[in-house]
Amino acid sequence: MPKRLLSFTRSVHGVNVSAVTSPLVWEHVQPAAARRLLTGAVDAFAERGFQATTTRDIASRAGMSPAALYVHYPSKERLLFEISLYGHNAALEVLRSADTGSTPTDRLRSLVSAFTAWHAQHHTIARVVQYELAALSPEHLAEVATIRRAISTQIEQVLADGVHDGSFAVTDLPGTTLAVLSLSIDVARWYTPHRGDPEALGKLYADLAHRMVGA
Amino acid sequence: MPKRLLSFTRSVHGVNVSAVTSPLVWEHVQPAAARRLLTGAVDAFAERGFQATTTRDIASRAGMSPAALYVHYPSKERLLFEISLYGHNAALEVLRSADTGSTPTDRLRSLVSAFTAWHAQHHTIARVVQYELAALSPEHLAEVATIRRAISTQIEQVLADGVHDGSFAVTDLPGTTLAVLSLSIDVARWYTPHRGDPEALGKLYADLAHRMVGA
DNA sequence: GTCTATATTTCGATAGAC
DNA sequence: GTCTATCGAAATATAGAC
Repeated sequence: MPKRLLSFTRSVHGVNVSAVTSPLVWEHVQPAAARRLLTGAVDAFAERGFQATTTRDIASRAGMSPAALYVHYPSKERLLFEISLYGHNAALEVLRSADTGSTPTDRLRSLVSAFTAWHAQHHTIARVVQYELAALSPEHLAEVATIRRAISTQIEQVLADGVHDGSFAVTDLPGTTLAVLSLSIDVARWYTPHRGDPEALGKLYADLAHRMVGA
Repeated sequence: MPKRLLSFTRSVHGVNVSAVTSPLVWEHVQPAAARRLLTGAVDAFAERGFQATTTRDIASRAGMSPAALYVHYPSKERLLFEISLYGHNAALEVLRSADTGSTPTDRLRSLVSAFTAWHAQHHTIARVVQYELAALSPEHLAEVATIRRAISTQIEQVLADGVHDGSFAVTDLPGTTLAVLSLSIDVARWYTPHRGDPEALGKLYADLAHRMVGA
């Protein structure tokens, strides 16, 4: 089995990903056979959902027999958890790396732009992250839930700072935080490469979020 | 088998629905056994997804044996299609009924408020509508896709009218249309009754959409 | 129209050879 | 570490009695 992902330092923002998950994103997963199984699982889970994906399908995409999967992962759910944990950490890291501006307005624009572009660029991973939570075991779900709270807090803090210094006119802080997050997250549902450049979409959504907070 | 839903005249906007789908929404499905199967399927599909739901689970929620399901529906997929078709028609009807204002601003606020509140109020049905499209047969998917285009057009027309008369400042019309729709649709993913009143959420989202179009 | 019983297929996961 | 072969469970859907 590949090593568990406990730390996450490499930024994945901007890495090119086609309709099929690029192995570049999963370079740290070793050996190569484990990585092929994982990228096959990402594509299959994103296309058909966890429950509709068979271990035979995953193994087939990796060019292996069904039994070989279990040399690298103890179960189908564990494969999902590895993807979900890495994806959540990647999304959080994108936000933290983007929180750089000197004003709440600059910070919000940067956060929304990066978070949105990530969901477009990595829409296959993002689909698994956002729509397959119910298939995780209770213990694994609890682990990714802590990362999800950190993601939400990252947005909420910028909005709170902007309300405090008068940059933003927001009356319902939790509701507006959820709405801003929600707008970016839903990109994973509908995005396909033919719908445009992820960076351009990020800029549009930064504009929209900027307007949403009354600036 | 229950009669196919070819017409849709009864507004369901504002009908009360608890965590378990209210039979009130499905009064037109006859006989009662077919309706119990359908509401059980809505709840099961919304909770676990189509693929993770077994025909035994649906029949059990209806208080029947697994075999009894096939007297009323020829397959599990047909049950999904009936729900999806009705749900899409309901969402479209909610939009059409809400497009009443005399100015683009009033119309947009009314549309977003009603569409958002519907996704909150009927979040179990809405989850099936928005997240189980991939489980439909190609023919059935094509049928609901025409309704989805009508839903999108309803929003886009109001935005176009507002741009034309100077009410709205929108440069990317398709992108902003998708974003406004997307914001309401994602409510189905996260909404639970403890998150607040659907009508209040509708008003908040009307404010946010109003700001998004630069008004 | 609902039941019990079951046909048939396919699933996740394992055993054991190499 | 990958294979072939297969186990045991569970799935959708059907048959036939009542």
